Amino acid sequence: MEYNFREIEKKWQQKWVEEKTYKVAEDKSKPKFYVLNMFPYPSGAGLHVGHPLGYIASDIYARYKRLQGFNVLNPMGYDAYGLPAEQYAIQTGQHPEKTTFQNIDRYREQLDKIGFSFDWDREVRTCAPGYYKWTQWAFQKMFGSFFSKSPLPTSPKGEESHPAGKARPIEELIAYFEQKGTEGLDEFGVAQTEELHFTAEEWKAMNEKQQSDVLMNYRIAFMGETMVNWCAGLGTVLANDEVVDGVSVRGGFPVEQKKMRQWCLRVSAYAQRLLDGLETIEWSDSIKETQKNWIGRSEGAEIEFKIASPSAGRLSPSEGNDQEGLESFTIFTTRADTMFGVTFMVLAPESELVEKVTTPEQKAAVEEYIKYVKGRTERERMIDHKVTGVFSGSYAINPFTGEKNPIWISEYVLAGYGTGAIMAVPAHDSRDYAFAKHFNLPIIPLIEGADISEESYDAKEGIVCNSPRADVKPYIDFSLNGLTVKEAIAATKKYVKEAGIGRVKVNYRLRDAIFSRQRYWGEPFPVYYKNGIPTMIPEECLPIELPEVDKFLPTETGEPPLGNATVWAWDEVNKKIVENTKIDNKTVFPIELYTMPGFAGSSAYYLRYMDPHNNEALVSKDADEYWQNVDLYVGGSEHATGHLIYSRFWNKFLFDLGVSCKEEPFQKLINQGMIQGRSNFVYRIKDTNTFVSYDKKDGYDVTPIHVDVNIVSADVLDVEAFKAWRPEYATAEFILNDEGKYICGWAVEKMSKSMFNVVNPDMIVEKFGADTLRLYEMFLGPVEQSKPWDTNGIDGCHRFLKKLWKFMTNEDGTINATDGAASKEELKALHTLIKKVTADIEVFSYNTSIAAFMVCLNELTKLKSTSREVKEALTILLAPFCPHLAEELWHLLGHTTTVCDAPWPAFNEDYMKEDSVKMMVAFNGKARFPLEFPADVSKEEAEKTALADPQSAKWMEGFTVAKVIVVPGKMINVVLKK
RNA sequence: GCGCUUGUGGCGGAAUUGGUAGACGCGCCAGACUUAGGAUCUGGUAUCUCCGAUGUGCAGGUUCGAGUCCUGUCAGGCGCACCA
Repeated sequence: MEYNFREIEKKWQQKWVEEKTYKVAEDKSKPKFYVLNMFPYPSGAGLHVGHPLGYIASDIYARYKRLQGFNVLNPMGYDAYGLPAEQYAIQTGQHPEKTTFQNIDRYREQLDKIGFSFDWDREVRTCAPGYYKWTQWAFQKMFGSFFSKSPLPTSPKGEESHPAGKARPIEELIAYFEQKGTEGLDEFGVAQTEELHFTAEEWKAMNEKQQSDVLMNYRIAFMGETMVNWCAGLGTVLANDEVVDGVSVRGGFPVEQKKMRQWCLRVSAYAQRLLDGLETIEWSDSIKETQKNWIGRSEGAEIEFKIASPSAGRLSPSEGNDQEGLESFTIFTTRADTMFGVTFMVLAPESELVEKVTTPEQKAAVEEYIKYVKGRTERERMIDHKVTGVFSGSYAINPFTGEKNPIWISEYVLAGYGTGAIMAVPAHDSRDYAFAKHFNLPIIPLIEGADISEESYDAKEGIVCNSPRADVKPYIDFSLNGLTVKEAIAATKKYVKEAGIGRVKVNYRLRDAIFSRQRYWGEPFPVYYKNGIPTMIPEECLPIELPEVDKFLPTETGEPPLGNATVWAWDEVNKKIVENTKIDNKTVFPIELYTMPGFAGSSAYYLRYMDPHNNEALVSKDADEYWQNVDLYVGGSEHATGHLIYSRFWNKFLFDLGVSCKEEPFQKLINQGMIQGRSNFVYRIKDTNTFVSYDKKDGYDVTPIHVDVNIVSADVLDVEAFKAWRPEYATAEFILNDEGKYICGWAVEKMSKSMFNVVNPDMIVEKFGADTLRLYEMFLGPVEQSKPWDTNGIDGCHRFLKKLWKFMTNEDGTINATDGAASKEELKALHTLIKKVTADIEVFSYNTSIAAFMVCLNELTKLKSTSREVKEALTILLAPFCPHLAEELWHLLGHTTTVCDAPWPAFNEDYMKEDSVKMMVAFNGKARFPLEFPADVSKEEAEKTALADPQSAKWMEGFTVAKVIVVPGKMINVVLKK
């Protein structure tokens, strides 16, 4: 009987559903294993063959772990909020929920055909109120928290402290303000937007609104006025990673900088913990490196520079340090060692210092420059790094040399990093160098032997000189000359700190995340505005459900789409949502119109899978303690600086709250590669409707045209199908090659509808079966590598399964197995496979596992093996890869239980032992011939036999033996010399 | 510019601690069975001047022996990018 994959797969997929084969529950008698895929956004296009790649890889691992006796959690769900559904709603008026649910159904249908071991009882959808209740809840908790390095005096005694700081209830900070204002707050390392100063009395004198504003400076979820990426085309704010080259990733609309009121998350407070955590998790170096870059920690110093009065020349020490009335400003540098090489200062154009330092004479020039900078879009600034700037008219005093350095204003200094002001050392910074050359400012080299005639010497290597310079009378009693750069940095930091002119400082590039969007299809904020003060809706009233609107566009007055909702006001007394008409700003107030961004719902979904139906908590203590965190997370590397940062942050916050027992959510991460499309082309001869085969096209003037890959097989075009494909090709004529075939050209491109290269998994499943698809996707190459989809090789995998079926069964479809003992050869072939597959699955080397299956099957077929023992083991080994076929074989072998719970075969070394062993005999490292020895031959014996062999004599002619190296089981190397 | 990563047949890709480079599959060639083959089976398939030599992007080095280790260099992919 033929291998009837359609029947087999249908039968077992039904059985799995009926018997809930993949349902899991906490089971303390078994070790747990948590496998997770990044959940998909259900787009209208459905799944293509690239999507299941990661799912198959993780499913194999999940099934393998289950066979090894683990209690495996392998859930799936949908990241259901998103822009495409909303865009579609705007165009068609269809509610995004409707299209989203349709897409989900389609995804589910496609997923079910591939035979995954997902526990669908645990499915989550980010747009379900029961789910986003906990997204809202977490936001409220962040609103009610601040972050500090160490506990405040007002924190509960004996509180466990985190070395890099943690979130604490905002009430502790309020209590501190009541006692001391902001005095001494510094030493606890409280994360804040800007440094505020007020006394306890001033705090108490503030009204409610003022206090609310102050607290926003510290809350982890806070409201701030920030420069945002405003995309008018989408009517919303975008995150930095949603903008590329000044246009939106989705839609390609221009994006501009705009100051807006926004909800933000203080992700930056967790920068150090996000960095430290990377050391504890098993992620690829490249992803870790990307995150390190993104967090961008740099150690340096903040140093204070006084602003000189215009008349002052080089100042004496007493003048420099004591002049009254002189203002100062602070710069940030990682090169404290270059203090003696500063020749000018630069402020960011946006810096509030600009106004203070601009002299009346320079006012016009500065204003003009600021105007110019404002006119430049982010995009222009990104693409060309023009050297521009203007002199402010003022000077700053170098606290080391006492020299006056002109203060310039230039767009190459960023307001958002460090202090928005720098000291310029043109000799050792390429940007300062370019600026100095352009404006003809002095350049002082500080490193021995550094050639700075053409470019700056940026490396932090070498011996320091000119610090101070020999021709200048020292201003302070301090020299760096003769030290290495590293020593000089340390020495300068020490001096700066002791002299009280600055401090050691660590800066991070990581910015706070903007957490609000002006869209409809997202989680609403559980916030209302009580006389302008953002106020949380009581926790027991969550979730605040997304209201109905009649239009998904912003309102005519430019408010977000929720402005169209008519039932969207909070009744504080009755604790419920009521009609907008009832707003009186006494007991009924307007609710926030913004919604949350895409990453809100995807930041803690892994916790929800542990306990998806719990209405009392995000996750119960029991479930969290049992499942802990994700052992294996599989998904694309494109989320390196988005989801994978946000969810780590989110989890760390929940850890601080005691909700999650693990600080890192994803212990091991595998990034599956992208499956690219393999497009096919036909070649139309210019101005005709004649198409010429790829191998005949030279000599014609042709235009390549994308052709649907589904009517091409092994690069041969189905000519009839092509004529039927498009009306304009109905009359097409062809110049075929010598074999009478039309050969198409091909190229590797992104898999997309517009290139007609989308290959749908359903079609592959229909033609070859899910087991073949699973096998083939894994056989294509390493999971982590990107590769083009090429259907051409799939026959090989399908053939293997057909051969396997033939090997396992008789003509009538019954199992071909006998109970007698297996032969030595059979057991050897089997145990070679067990060893290989077990080792390979552990390291996700599925392609080599599959190769081993093919070799083993060949071997067993040659041996005409009928041993039941061997066939049972083979079936179990196959189960992670081809679950349907394995179930069928397991059933035919007479089992009534599922193969999923069979024990993974144990490897037995004894079967691998050989009677004899072949070793290569080599001369001077060149292998020449094999010699056979008893398996337990000693080194000495092997050496003696090899040298005595007649063939050796031939190679040793004219040489003497210098030494003999015996690698047991492999090689005997005879080292010769003349 | 900085960081990460990858270079092996016609193609996708194998190769524990350095130990017969090219497993396995595709493709191709030959043969068998067939009315037929996009079915099945068997054998072959790195290159060359083919008893022999050369071969893992290139140039060196360490070693009895290097795809693997070291130094330099070139090319592709990805990420960050005026971050002081």
